[in-house]
Amino acid sequence: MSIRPIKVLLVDDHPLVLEGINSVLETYSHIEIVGAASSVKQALEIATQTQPDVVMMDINMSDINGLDAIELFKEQHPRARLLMLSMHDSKEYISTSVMYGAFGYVLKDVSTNEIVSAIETVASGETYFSTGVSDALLTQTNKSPLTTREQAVLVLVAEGVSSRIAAQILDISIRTVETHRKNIKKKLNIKTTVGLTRYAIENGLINV
Amino acid sequence: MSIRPIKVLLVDDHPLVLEGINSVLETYSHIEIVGAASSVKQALEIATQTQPDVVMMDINMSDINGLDAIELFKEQHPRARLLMLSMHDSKEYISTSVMYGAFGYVLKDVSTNEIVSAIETVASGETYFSTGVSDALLTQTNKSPLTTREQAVLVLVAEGVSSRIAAQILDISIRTVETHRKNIKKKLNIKTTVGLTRYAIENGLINV
DNA sequence: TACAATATACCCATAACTACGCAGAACTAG
DNA sequence: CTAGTTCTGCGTAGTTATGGGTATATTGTA
Repeated sequence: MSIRPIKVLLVDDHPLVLEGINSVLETYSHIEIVGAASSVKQALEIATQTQPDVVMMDINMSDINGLDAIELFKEQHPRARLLMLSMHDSKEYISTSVMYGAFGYVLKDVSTNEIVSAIETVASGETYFSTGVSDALLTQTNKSPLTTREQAVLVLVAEGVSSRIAAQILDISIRTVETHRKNIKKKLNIKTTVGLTRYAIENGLINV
Repeated sequence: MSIRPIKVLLVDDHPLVLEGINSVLETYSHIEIVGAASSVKQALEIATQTQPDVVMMDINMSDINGLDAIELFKEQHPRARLLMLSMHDSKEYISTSVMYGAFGYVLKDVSTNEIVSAIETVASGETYFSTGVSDALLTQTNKSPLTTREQAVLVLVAEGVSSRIAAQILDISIRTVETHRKNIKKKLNIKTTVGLTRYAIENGLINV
């Protein structure tokens, strides 16, 4: 714990969640909330002014998607540690977000105290993952994740695009799209298109 | 505004949201939070003990789905006014939930002050819908909602069950299931099965 | 360079879904 | 009881998806 308080920037488009985090954190003197943003763009601006140590951000922001948001922060504010907040236990998304440079991943249904631990840990330079998340990561590591192309196909499928149209969009043969679909299902052990859709939603690959 | 404070029971499985609402409401002396539950079952128990005037509940609870939860409350606590909280602007769900007996519908991204107005309005016996919701209702009123049977089919479809299996489950002909699917799509103006799945998830008909 | 992984593409048979339309039975409200 | 809605069921034809393989560029990297 350093002499000066940990400067935290909150980013979430749900005022009630912001209010909740605020309310939890304001009782701690070693944590200072330097700002609250309801969009990624706004968050980037506030970060420029306030130079936060930790940015606590919802992965489901409406203006910019989670992974892109991480990238933007890494570019523009490399010193800020990113702590991602999520509604879901987004298995695959977690490892991806770590690769993108997130320092931690917390589920929104964690106990309020855990938020404090997460912020302290991330501020100290270590990584933090809430309980459910660690399990997800562990069970995930030995399973091969989807390739970039497969993810692209999955997103289209989950958006309701038929294989034929997806092929047009990606400018590949419909056969290829079908092969990808086949491989994705095999990897994820999912049998139906509906299952793919739900998987994509759960893992934040598309916005509901 | 009555002499005694409005007794409010909060139901949400996200501690941060509970904390947020709590934090907003605790500054108002005419509103008293008599309990906070993280599941519908727990909420029903607390309601028995505390007899709340208003129950403010997330439509996406993990133990019991939104519509069933409304029904349970209407049965067991008919005097409590239900104010539903939702992440999404769930078009049809809104009118359905009203039919089921909800007194109001508020989006989670509303300003914190609006929560107070909503509670006051609902407590007085009137209905309350936040801005985005009213629009959705207006554009919806002339469209017929899904029938009970259609909803049943939709749920099965969205769970990834094939028409053939759904027919077995409902003990009807596969033709009938197909007809229902056809009519559902027509009513909702949705073209693909994936669209139906997403619709069901958005509207809390199934749990992700 | 050579191996592994990835992305690409095709074939075939079967299963499932889609889109039209039509219509009787059962239930509900006035 | 009548009218309207809902639930039920069928036909036909066409489209799409599934689950088996197989196979060839390309790419990354050890």
